[in-house]
Amino acid sequence: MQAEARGCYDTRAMLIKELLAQRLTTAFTTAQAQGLLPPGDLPEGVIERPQDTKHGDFASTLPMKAAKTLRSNPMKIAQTLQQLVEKGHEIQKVDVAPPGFINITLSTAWLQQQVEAVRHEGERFGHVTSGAGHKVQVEFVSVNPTGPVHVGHARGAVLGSTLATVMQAAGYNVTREYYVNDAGNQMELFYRSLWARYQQALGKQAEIPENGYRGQYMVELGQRVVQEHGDRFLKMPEAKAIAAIGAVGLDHMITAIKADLEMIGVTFDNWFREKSLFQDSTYATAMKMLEERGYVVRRDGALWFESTKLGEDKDNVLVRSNGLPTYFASDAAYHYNKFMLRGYERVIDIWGADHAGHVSRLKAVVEALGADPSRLTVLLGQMVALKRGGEVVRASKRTGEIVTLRELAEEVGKDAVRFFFLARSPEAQIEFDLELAKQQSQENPVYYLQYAHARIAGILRHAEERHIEYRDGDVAQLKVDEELALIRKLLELPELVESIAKSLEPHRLPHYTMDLAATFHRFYDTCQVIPKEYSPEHDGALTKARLKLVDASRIGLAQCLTLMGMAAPERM
RNA sequence: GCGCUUGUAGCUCAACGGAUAGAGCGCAGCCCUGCGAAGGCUGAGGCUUUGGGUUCGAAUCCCAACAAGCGCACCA
Repeated sequence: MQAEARGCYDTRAMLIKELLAQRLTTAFTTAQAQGLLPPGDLPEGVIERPQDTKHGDFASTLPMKAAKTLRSNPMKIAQTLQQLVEKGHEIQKVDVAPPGFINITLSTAWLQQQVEAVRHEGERFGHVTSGAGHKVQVEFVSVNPTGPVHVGHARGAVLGSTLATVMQAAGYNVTREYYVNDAGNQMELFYRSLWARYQQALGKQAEIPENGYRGQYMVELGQRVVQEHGDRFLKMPEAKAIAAIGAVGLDHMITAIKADLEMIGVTFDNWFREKSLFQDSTYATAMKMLEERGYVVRRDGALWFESTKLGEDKDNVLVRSNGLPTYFASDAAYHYNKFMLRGYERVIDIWGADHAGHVSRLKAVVEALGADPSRLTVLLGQMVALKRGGEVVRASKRTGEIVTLRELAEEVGKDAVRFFFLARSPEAQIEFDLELAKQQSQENPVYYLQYAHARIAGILRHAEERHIEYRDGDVAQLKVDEELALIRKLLELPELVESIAKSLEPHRLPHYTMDLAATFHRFYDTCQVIPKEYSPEHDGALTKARLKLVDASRIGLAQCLTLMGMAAPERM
C-alpha cells in the first residue's frame, strides 16, 4: 500500500493527509515493536492541519495524546517518531515543537508536481472517493404547497442543495428529494380558500374559511383558475368542486415553487407526494408493522405510538379519534418508504428549527420500524429573522405578509443569496436585512471570489492573445513563497470535500473559497505572470510555469464555485 | 415552568480539545509610466456574556447564572 502510494501523484488515489497519517501510524507501531516506546493504543486523530502555516503543512498531536497511556514524556515520544517517520519524496522535514507537536513540511519538488496533478484531474479535481457509492438521500425544503417559498426557506434550500452536491463530489450516490405535503387538513384549508377566491373572481359572494389562506397570491390564483377553466367548477356539487379546483391549485403551486427554487439554482431528483403513501400500501404496511411490534395502543378513541417505550417523554397520536391520520403518521410511513422500500443507507432531512421538537420522536419511530436510527440525520436550520432597514418583517403565509424567495432572488441575485446563507453554520440564528443585502451586493464577498476567477481568465486570455504556449512549462520553476502557498491552498480542497461530506458542514466551503481567492490575489500581486516586454528567451521558463499554476488555480476556484452553485464568470 | 439551539472585533460571521482566537464589511494610512485596483500591504479594534469545574492544554467538554431564538396539540 505504502509503496504504491509513494509513486503516485494522483490525489484521487490517496490524499496526502492519509498517506502521512499512515506513515505516522507505522512509525508508532515500529517504535513499540522495537521497544523504543512502551506499549499502548494509538490515539484518535493522528494528523491535522495546523492553524498557522509557519508550523508546516501538517501537524500531529499524537505524542501529547499518547503521553498519558504510554506514561511517557510527550517530547520524547515526538522525538522518537521524528526519527522513524519515513520521509519518502513527499516530506521535506519533520520537526518537533514543545510541548510535543510533530510538524511536517512537504517537499518543494512534491508540491510543484501537484500543479500537474491538479491540471491532469481537471474538472474532477476536488472529488474524492470516501463516499464509496453509498446510497444517500437528502430531503430538503419540502415547504407545504399552500403558498410561495419565502426567504426563511432559502436557507434550507441552499444548505441542502450544496450538501448534496458536495456529497456527490465525495463519491456518494445522492438523491435530492422534495416531500410534497399534499394530504392533511392544511391542504384542505388551502383548497377551500382557493374555492372562495375562485368564486369571488366570478363575482360571487364567498367567505375565506377561518384560518384560511388570505394572501394576495390566492386572489391571483383564483383569477388564474377562472381564466383557464371558466366557471365550470360552479356547476359541480361543492365537495366535488373543491376537490377538482384543489388539484388544479396544487399543480400551480408546485410549478411555482419549482420555478422559484430554480432561480437560486436549487433542483430536485424527486418530488415525493405524501398522498402516494395512502394510494399504495405503504401507509397501511408501516402502521401494521408498528402494531405488530407492539408500539401502538388505542386510547380515548385515538391510535397512539408509544414513544415512551423508547425513552420519549410522551406518546404521539398516529390516528385521531375522527379517523384521520396525523402528519406524524405520514412521516412514519414516509421514512418507512425511505429506509425499507427504497433502501437508502443514510437519510438526511433538513428542517427548520421550529420542527426541532419532532426529531427525537421521528428517530423513535424509525427505530420502532426496525431501522437503526443513526442512519437518519436531521439538520436544523435556525430561524432567519427578516429585516428591512432595521425593522423586523413578520413572515406569515396566512396574513399574506411575506417576502418571497422570488423577490429576494430578483433583488439580491442568485449568487449573493446562495453565498449569504451558505457561509453561516446552520445553528447560527441569523438576521437577514434586505436593505443591507442589496447594498452589500456592491461590496460583497461574492464579488471577491468571482473577481479572482475573472482575473485568472483574463490572464489566460492574455497568454492566448500573445500566443504563449505553456504546455512544456516546467513547474520546478515555482519556488517563491506566494507560489508555493497557492499550491498548498489548492491541495486542501479534496480534504475539505471529504471532511464536509463527513461532518455535514457545507458552510466551511465558502470560507475556504475566500481563503483560496485571497491566496491567489496575493500571488498575483507579487508574481507577475506575463511581463509587458515578454521575451520567450528571457521570461519563457518562469512565465510558462506560472501559467500552469494559474491554470490549476482556475480549476480549483471554478470547482469551489460550482460546488456552491455559483457562477464562475470569465469576465465581470 | 420544562426541553432544544445559540452568545466570539463596531456590524455579519469563522475557528477536528492544540501553538500568538481569524475573515469580510466599516474605520485610518500606503501601493497602478508592468497580466483586470471589484485587488494588495500596514494599523486601530477581543477579559471569546458571567462564575465555577474537567486536563499537559478550553471559544470548544461539564455544571450554574444571565440574555436571545425555537419548541412543549387528537396543527403542520
